[in-house]
Amino acid sequence: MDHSSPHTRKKNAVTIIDVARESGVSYSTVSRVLSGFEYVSDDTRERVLAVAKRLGYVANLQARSLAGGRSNVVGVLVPGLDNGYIIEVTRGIDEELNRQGYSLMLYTTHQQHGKETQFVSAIANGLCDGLLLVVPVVPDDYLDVLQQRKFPYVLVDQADSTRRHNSICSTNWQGAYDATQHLINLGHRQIGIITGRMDLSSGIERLEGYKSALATHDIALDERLIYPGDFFQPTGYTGGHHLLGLPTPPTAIFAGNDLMAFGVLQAAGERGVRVPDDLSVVGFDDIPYSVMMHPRLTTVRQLLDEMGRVAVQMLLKHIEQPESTPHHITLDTQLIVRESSAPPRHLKK
Amino acid sequence: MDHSSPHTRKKNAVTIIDVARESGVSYSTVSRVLSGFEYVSDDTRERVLAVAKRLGYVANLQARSLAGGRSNVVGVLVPGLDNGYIIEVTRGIDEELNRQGYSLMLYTTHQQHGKETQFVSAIANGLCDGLLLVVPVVPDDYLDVLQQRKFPYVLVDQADSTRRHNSICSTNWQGAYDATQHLINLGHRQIGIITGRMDLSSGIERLEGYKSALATHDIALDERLIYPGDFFQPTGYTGGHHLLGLPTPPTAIFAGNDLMAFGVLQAAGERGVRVPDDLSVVGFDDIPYSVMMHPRLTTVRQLLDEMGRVAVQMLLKHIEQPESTPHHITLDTQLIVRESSAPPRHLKK
DNA sequence: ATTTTCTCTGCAAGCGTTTGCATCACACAT
DNA sequence: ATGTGTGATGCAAACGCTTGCAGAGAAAAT
Repeated sequence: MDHSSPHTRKKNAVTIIDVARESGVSYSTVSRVLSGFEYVSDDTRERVLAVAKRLGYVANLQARSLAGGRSNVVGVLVPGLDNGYIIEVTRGIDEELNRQGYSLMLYTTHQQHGKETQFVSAIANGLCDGLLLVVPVVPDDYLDVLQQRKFPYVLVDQADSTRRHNSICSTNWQGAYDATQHLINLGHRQIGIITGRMDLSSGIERLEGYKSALATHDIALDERLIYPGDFFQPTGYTGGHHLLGLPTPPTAIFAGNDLMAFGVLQAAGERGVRVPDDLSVVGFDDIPYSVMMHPRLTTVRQLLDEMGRVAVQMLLKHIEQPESTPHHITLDTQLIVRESSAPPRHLKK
Repeated sequence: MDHSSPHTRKKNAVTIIDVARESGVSYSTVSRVLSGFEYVSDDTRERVLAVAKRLGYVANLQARSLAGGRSNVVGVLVPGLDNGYIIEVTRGIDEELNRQGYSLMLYTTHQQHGKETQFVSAIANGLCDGLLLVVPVVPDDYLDVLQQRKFPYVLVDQADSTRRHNSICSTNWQGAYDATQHLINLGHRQIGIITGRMDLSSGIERLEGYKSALATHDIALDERLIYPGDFFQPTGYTGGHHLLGLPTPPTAIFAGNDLMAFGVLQAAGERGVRVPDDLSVVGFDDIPYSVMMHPRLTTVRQLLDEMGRVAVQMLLKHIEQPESTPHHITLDTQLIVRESSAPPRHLKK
């Protein structure tokens, strides 16, 4: 009838006090050995560390961060786990965090804007030492709160024109330019594009890169060849069908990202349009599945995991020195030519 | 010269005491309103809640769980983020956790067995209220620790023959049986298999299902058609090449999971073996990319995200009632027939 | 009218850390 | 010998919360 006490799970835990008792010093000394590493004599340090190890002591995170120390937890805010691109970045983040002895708290916004609660919690909670914002768009007032609280954070894959924040992103403009130029060099003149979300800097910049490449090569911009997308596969699919269904369909399509390129591939397949014979397709991101497609996808490689890793490094640096001025890093993209792009039909014979 | 005090970030935080002062009750009453919901008069509760809302109060997790309450954090232990299957499960977990007002702490083992530290931390830390183990193999002694500490946990996608643990998995045997039978019914007799990791119950069961289906239909087992895999794409690729390079190659290949099936598709493509004309391929999992492949992959659908969701529900139930006896849930699989499987060549004409 | 029971509230003791301050011993310069 | 600085240590006060215990009324039972 009678159940266990509410504190059941508290048992067994080795605390700093146990270590102190066992090694014959005060618990504050133990604390200093474990975190501060200052003003402790060498033999005391060694003795304490030995005991801690022997007892299997593991610091209690809540206590530590409650008392004002580090929790060694970093919060990662992502829109959702339904996107290869996000996964890749997160993978890089995770790896680096691991390497540096940090834990990862995952907050997903699920595209619901009301989910900012999570965000607030993340900082108000005080659980995290810092925040990695991989979400497409962050309301300015939230960033203001972060700044004002001097809470360390890094914007990942967001062009921060104001240079007010720590941020990292890729050369989206250049990548799109390269991709488009690649198609032009192959001989294509009718080049369609399925854009990314136009409320995101990456979406905008990629479209601009596309336009610039056309302009540089004196190809008139045809608005009908621009299909507005959202970075998700289904849009690539419908967009592909739409473009291929035009009176004079494009001979090449540049998709704003790989996922949408996959959709184009699928639409082409259904219409009996052969890639790359009848249609060239180029993507953006180079997520792992790009190379598994048939034909393997020509795309613009972003070092997504690298982006995650570097973001972590920036963040940790910022955690060390909260007063340091914001940095911005841009990662180069690279055109990866595979089998989904080729010269247009009329040039082949 | 002089830097900010170490406690800089502590400012601004609204504590339970502020709420208490503002609403004219003691802080313990506030605490009871916020977490206990017991023995508080209706109007006190309302008043406190109103004030809390107005002040934008958010409970401090560390303090709460330090003091013995719930942290509303669940730890999720995964091998890594490089696997569509894991992603899907995690996605389900994440969604359900979100819905239930929990946060997700992600621990990746990165296949390094030394990474059990993470594991120990997760519980010793006391940060998490419970643990979801999505990792392929968990040493028994760890599970013993969990049991002994009465720490809530659920094994995800692990056949727990002992029924000692809370666990959830799919009908791996049946799924493999169905897949193989599907190929047999199409007329295939030479059916190759690329197995999963044989130290995992899912790998073993799928192989058994394959064998049983063959036996039921009086097809002799040919050991040469069994290629040992590991659930990753490259192995599917090499396995595909290997099987297709045999003197009498199989007319169909059942891959232990979709990722390996993708590898087979790629190998077939390189060899000029056409799918499904010359070779039928069936996968397992039905990760989102399966439908993006060309040809679209016939596979055994596991409700991976559902598995994650249900796992969360089991865990939360167990957190509520730590003394409850372990449950086990099995989720049905479903054969999804798409274009990568067809009757063998010789039957077609 | 008195006792018992019950609902509600407050007090205070922790939870396991970090860290400012005080203390102490020792060496060094005076 | 006395003073001064310095490295090493300990004490105790937070950090923000939960919860056992006790007390205060009010309602119910005697």
